Amino acid sequence: MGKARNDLIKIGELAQLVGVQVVTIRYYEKEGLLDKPQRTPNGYRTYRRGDVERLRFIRHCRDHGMAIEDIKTLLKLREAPERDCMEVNTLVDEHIKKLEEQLASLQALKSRLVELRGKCPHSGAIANCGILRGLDGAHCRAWRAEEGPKNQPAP
Amino acid sequence: MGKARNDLIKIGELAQLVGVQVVTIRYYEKEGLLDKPQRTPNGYRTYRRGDVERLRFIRHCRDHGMAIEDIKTLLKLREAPERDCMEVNTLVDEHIKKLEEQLASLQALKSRLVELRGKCPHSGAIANCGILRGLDGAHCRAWRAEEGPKNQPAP
DNA sequence: ATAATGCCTATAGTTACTATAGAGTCAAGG
DNA sequence: CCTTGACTCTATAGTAACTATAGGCATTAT
Repeated sequence: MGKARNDLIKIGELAQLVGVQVVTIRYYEKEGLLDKPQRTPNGYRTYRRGDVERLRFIRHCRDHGMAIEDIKTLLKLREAPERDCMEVNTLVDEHIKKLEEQLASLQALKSRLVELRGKCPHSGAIANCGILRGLDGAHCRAWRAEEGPKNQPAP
Repeated sequence: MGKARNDLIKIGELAQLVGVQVVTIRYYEKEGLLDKPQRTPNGYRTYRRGDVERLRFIRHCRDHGMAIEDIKTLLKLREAPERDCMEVNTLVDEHIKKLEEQLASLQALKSRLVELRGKCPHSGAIANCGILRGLDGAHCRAWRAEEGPKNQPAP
């Protein structure tokens, strides 16, 4: 048989196992999602099984679009197995609601933009471009700025 | 009649007219979306009609989720009325495609999360929580990290 | 006269990373 | 033994589109 596999792995191996970048692991550590790991005498971080699973959990949450702060909460809850899981439910419900709002907003955006795009189906001079005229606001009825500035992050 | 209204307005009035915050206007100026305006002797910015429309155009674009850089392009195109509007079409088409991708991704996220949520419909101990177990990855078949780290911004 | 606005600049914070610079550690090859 | 390359470390800055804060004039209202 080959040499017995040591349970301690370095950051690069952990990264590979879970499929994240090395820097991302250090970032999660700094943010308090991962505990400070033990170090080898030369200062290298060493991880073990539990860390792999914890990181995997974090990644799954991120893959579902959860914010770091929410994941922190989930991690804490996970460590209190005796508590009621209502809080988990609530957090997930809230996240689903957020996703639904984003979806609705994006859908509206897209519809409006597709409509606008229809105003300029063929080539022609910019001076006559229905899209730009639409964006000028002259043709925007339901999209007046008076609704107030709700600034969204860029796509 | 009342006193003749001066066409020059200050930044606060412009902000109010278009429905953005004052700081946002200064930000757009710094980013080159708005030209540097004239100043009163005391250093206050002064704007006029054209600025109101330009800012309105910018806000409409942002309301449609366009990135500042894209808006810059549109503004430049707008100032060349003799050119062909193909570029406008292309830009808008690309933006629509981006929106569609986002929509698809969010929709997938939501479905998965709703499914997960279904695993824990009632209260109970966290130790038995189907959601947390689902996020552990044991129950995640199609969501393995091996797909590679495609890091998305937070919601 | 003074207080409340409004305006100015400059800087830092937000989110979840990514990129860069500069340097130490380790295994293998020449 | 030395070098090359891969890996690790820290610290800092950059990303997008703002928001928030601090500190300081100018104007307006009381």
